[in-house]
Amino acid sequence: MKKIIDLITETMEAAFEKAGYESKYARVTLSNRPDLCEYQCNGAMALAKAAKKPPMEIAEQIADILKSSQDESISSKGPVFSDISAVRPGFINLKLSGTFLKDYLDEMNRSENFGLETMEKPKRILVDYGGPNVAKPLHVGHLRAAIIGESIKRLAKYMGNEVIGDIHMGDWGLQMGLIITELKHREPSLPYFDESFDGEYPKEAPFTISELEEIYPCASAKSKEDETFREEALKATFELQNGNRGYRAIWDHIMRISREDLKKNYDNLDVHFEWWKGESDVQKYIPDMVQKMKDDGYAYESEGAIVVDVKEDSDTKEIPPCMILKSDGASLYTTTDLATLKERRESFDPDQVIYVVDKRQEMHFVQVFRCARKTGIVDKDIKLDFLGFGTMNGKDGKPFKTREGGVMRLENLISDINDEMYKKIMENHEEDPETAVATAKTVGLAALKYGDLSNQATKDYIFDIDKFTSFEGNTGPYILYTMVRIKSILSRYIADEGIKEDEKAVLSGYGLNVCDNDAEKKLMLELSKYSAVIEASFEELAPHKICGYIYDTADAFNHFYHENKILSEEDKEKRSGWIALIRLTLRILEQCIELLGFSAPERM
RNA sequence: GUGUCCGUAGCUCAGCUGGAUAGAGCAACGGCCUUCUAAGCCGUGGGUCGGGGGUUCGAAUCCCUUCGGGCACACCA
Repeated sequence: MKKIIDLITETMEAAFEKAGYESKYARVTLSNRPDLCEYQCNGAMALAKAAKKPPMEIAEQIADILKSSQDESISSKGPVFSDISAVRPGFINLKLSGTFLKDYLDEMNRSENFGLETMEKPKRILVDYGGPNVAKPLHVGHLRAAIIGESIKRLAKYMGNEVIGDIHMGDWGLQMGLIITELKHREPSLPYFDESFDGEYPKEAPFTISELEEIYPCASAKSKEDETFREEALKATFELQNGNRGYRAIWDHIMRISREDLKKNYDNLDVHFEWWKGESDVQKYIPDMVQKMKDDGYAYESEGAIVVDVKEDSDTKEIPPCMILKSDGASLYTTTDLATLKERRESFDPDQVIYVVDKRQEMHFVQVFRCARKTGIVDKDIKLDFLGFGTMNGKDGKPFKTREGGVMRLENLISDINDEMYKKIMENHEEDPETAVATAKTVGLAALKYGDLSNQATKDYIFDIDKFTSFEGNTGPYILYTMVRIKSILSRYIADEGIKEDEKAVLSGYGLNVCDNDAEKKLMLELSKYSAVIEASFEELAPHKICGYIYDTADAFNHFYHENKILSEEDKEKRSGWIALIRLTLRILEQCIELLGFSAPERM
């Protein structure tokens, strides 16, 4: 199903061609003066010079053609516009006819995905949006990647692509050596440290997740002060990577426990990964990969390290070479990311990889992408996207911290929000505590995600718990409240009408009304933009556009709701048309928030 | 220093492939609940779109310049 703006543009193009002008001038846009019109075309002004005619003359000419061609087509499909006017200095202002809009929305209502045209050629897309380190708790820094990445992934899938989300854990390297070393100091008698031990290691880990989370920072701090400790940790890392049996067993414990904990935390955010891979999975690719880079003449030695040049002529600044191996011969994160690309190409062969990562890492990814293309790790036609997101700041504009100034753990943040939500629900009206807890969780997640996603991903933003959990204004709770209202009307209607059979089938048989008031039309116009919004937010990797759209839609609905008494409407036909309208509104809002990664409760 | 992003109402943000009077929300003030959830709706006040120059019939939007801020600049990830 075509986008409504395209249908309008086609009509306009036909008019321009009929008048003998190039159709490229016929671009139609949403009106920026809703008081005057709904859509507008500014082409007459752009064309004036080339056509050597006053813009107003052109606009009038086009308007006349549009009007007369509408009259001709009235018998078949009905007019597209209810109002076409040329306005000084050369705007062509358009209003859509009620029947055109009704027909369009009826078709949306019947169509799968509301008539959204999914990808003609579905792509294989991999979204990399996790990046947690094992043995370290998730903190607020992981929040944006999770929220934005999950939304991008859902959007990409919804557009018809084959999509995989990869958590890409930081599960290799010095941090592991640090933990092992610290553990060895604390409990040297464990069998893992007994080189002569050749039996089976215990199934139970010698630590819990919270102990693990305490061990790591402790070890990390030690390594900064104590050189011998650091040496020891480096050695342990090396041994782990080279197959020390006991260390490997500890690593397995760490991984199992961490993964379990991570999964629990991500589940709470309704964030789910198809792949739970990590840096450790790609280590085996590194030696051959580096060798090949050397053999192919891309990698060379510089200041003791192995590097690949990634400068390009068009650069406006110096791009340092991409380091593949450190001067001590060890790999580093660039190496791992390159190897990961190699692994992904072999196992999934993606057409596009989207990295949802802190924007401070942009330079690193520029280097990785260039190096991967140059050395043939990925094909030229694969699309590598870096979606860098900004920092989540506190009210003071500085990176978000706890009151004590420490790093805020994700689970604490979530429970703070849920508590706040619960409090507000109980303040508002009586509710049994159990239901209120469940509702608070649903609404809290919406508050958190909407608060994040309604900001442009690439910008820093202020995380304000009071603002996000507020029920007023452009917030998640406001959106949900609107949806709950619609649900409430629909269920009352079903009860009042005594609809017993498959209510969904009955309601979806209703057609919309030809709008007869401004509030109704405004809502219909909003709904009709659906496909364009979804498409744009996918193409631009911009979920905040969906937020803007659902806010406008919720606003239009609430306005409509106050202007029209739906259930007490006496005209049965009109009433069912309105039911169809609000049901479509609800379904669209539901789909949108699903794409954003949250859902609505039944009541709130 | 080089590069990059940003600077829009008191606050938080949209708008940026150029268009007509720059929009929301919060905060402030004033209205609307015997009728579908008032967590709502309606209204009022509030702006040199950081400054300056340029391109254009037309600039918050494009270009240059300047001021202010964030961030990044090979052996941490």
